[in-house]
Amino acid sequence: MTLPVTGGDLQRLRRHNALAALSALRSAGPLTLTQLAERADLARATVKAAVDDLTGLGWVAELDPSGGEKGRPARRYRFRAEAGRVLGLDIGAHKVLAVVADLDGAVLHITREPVTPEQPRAERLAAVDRVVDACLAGSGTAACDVRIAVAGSTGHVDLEGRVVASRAIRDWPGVPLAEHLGARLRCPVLVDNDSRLAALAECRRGVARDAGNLVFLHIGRRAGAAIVLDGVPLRGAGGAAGEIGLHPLFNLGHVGDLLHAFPAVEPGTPPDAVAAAVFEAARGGDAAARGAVLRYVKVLALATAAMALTVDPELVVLGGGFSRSADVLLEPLRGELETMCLRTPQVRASVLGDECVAVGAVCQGVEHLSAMLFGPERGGPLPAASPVQ
Amino acid sequence: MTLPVTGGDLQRLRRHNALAALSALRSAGPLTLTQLAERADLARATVKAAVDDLTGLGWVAELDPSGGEKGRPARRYRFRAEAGRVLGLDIGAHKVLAVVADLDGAVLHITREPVTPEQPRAERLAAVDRVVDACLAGSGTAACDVRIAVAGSTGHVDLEGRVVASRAIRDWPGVPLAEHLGARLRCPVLVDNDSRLAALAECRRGVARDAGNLVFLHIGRRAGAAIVLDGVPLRGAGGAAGEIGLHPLFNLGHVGDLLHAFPAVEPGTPPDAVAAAVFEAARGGDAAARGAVLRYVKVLALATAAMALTVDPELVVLGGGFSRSADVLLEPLRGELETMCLRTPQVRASVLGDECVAVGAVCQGVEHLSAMLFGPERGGPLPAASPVQ
DNA sequence: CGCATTTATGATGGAGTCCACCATTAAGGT
DNA sequence: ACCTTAATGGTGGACTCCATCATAAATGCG
Repeated sequence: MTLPVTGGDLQRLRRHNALAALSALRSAGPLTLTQLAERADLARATVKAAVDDLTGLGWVAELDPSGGEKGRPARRYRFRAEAGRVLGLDIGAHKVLAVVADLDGAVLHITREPVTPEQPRAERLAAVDRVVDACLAGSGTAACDVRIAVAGSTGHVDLEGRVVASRAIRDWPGVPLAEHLGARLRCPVLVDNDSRLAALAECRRGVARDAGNLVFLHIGRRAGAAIVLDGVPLRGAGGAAGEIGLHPLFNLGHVGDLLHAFPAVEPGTPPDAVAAAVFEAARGGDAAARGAVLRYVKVLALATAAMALTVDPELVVLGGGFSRSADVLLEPLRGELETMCLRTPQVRASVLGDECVAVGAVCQGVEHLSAMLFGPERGGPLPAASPVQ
Repeated sequence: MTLPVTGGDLQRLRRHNALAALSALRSAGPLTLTQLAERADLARATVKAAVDDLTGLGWVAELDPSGGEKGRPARRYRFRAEAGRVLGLDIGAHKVLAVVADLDGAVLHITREPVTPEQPRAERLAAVDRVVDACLAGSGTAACDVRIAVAGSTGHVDLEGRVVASRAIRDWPGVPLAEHLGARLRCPVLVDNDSRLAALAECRRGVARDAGNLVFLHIGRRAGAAIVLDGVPLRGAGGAAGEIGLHPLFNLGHVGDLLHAFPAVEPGTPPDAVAAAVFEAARGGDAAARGAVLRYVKVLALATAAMALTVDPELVVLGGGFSRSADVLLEPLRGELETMCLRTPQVRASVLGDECVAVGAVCQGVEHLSAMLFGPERGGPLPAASPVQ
């Protein structure tokens, strides 16, 4: 409960101050010594020493002098986001997507490859390897410069990153994903649920930047949900948080059937096209289509209300394939929620598109690295940054 | 995202080390200097200085030498839990209960007074005042020694401690509870939802001590729920987390009706007695009673499963008045949950009885004080402890 | 062009803190 | 009575942060 389990050394004080300076540089962009001293509440001499240390380790670089001001130009320092790379992966039923980003999480390169839900495990892993290699090559990244890799997978992923169950992908539960990636990358590898990473992405970079507490709904052929509380994705005791779709009263797995109830689509059409047609018809005012959409939204709203009443979010984000038709869904969903919630959350559509999960993986990776760096006391001194580029 | 926003001073280092020693003393009981030095990873001379500082401020006291060991007897130090008092309050529909505890949260005195749901606000507040005064007097506590007061109230309590809504108590929403208590006590006052505090109590001192993630069900004439995640009560964006009972499909508010469906109780019996009779009959094997209980459990299980699927707890705790009949409820509830959950949580009955909420309030108070003390940088030096007793 | 003004830099000395080491002290065991 | 064990208290050394000062490099004005 109480935080300072261990006392501090003089060296640890110095380390702490260096990290404070680094943290200020990361969050507030390039800064001069004076600005740094103000922000970190330290004397100039102290931050100077800290910045010198950080520069020697490769974490910080000096910038061209600012110029344009009154007096003597101040030296400006910046965080060297290029001192390492982060790999984000989205391993879905229909596509595998890799993103390489720098330590600020700025995307450098994206690679993708289509797959099918029916492909066996080995083929999917081979696709992952190809996508990773291509993305590393495309971004000019050596494998040893990847500091962390985070993969999002459909299904239930436990706290150790094991895929426990997956209905959407054949032959997938039990896949040793972390080991597979770790063998090629020699860096920490995290595996998490894809909806959870998508929710994180929306919270950091998307439509939920102003919200700390949100429910993310992945709607599409498969439904999923994820929750972010106080800016932290909720995993629960076993990584199964957000699996509301399994509740007998909210059978989100049968959305396909609900949409099929709309008669004006000829049989044999693939499910995505059916959905698109129904949404389009509803948009056009077709009564039967509106009815089907409304039935769908009703189920969705019941499940969403259950989650909203449980965790009291300020925002619900609609993501996934169907969120392209959010214009048809948002209003009815708002209306339904209004009738059920104590504090009705806002409802917005996702804005990050199909790279959402991979971007969330990058966010997760960046934050995990930060936690490792800034977290409570690593034994040694500050680690050195790799001099990429 | 990144923690060390501000750098550290030499004085802050010393303060940090003193807090590390204090924290070790609080969590591990009386310790010798050598043990302290080991735990805090500091040199003996350093912890000696820290302990001397803390002794001077009243936070730490020396104990009789341990004796019984081999070599020279070591001086032993302990946290002075008597250096301040914490007040916990449970303001319910039918009773008002006050608890005074020391800084370890050890209960020193309890006072209670019955009230009715229909009493107007002023009368209830008067009862609160009487109970508080009696409890302070009974524990020999001066008002100025109370470091923090925490009150649990039924209804929706927002993050600022305002009672926004309450169906169980007449004339209660909008009551300026924090101001009312603060005027008499001159210390920080927190107000929170009662189920939330009960959940915290079970997590710290009750049947959930081994669990960090739990769902607490308050079952009785009124139903409520609360959630603890990673040891922290979940409040949500507006303090309304856990209000699953408002969901149209889980109408926990109508449990009385469900129980009335059991015919063998003569009309006019008060609801609590009806419930007790039904549970007793079910315990005895009466088929109609078992049916009524089973219908009740079914609704309860649906709501619980929705929360469990949302936050993935490791444990569900049954509290509230009906939990006295937990022997009749636990097994059917387990069975129902089994069929709906991905990872079925354990189900246990509360053990803390009707002081649960007040004890939770004390826990909350103690932890809030700790956070204030150990939290990120208070400007000045360590505050002095009051020399109570 | 030179000077005042503004702002940042770099170096020095002082104060505070932690730590390793040592002689000393106080108990139990033989 | 002596040895072993374990904790205590004190000293000097090393390190860190801070305040202060003289210096350096730019702008703007006469």
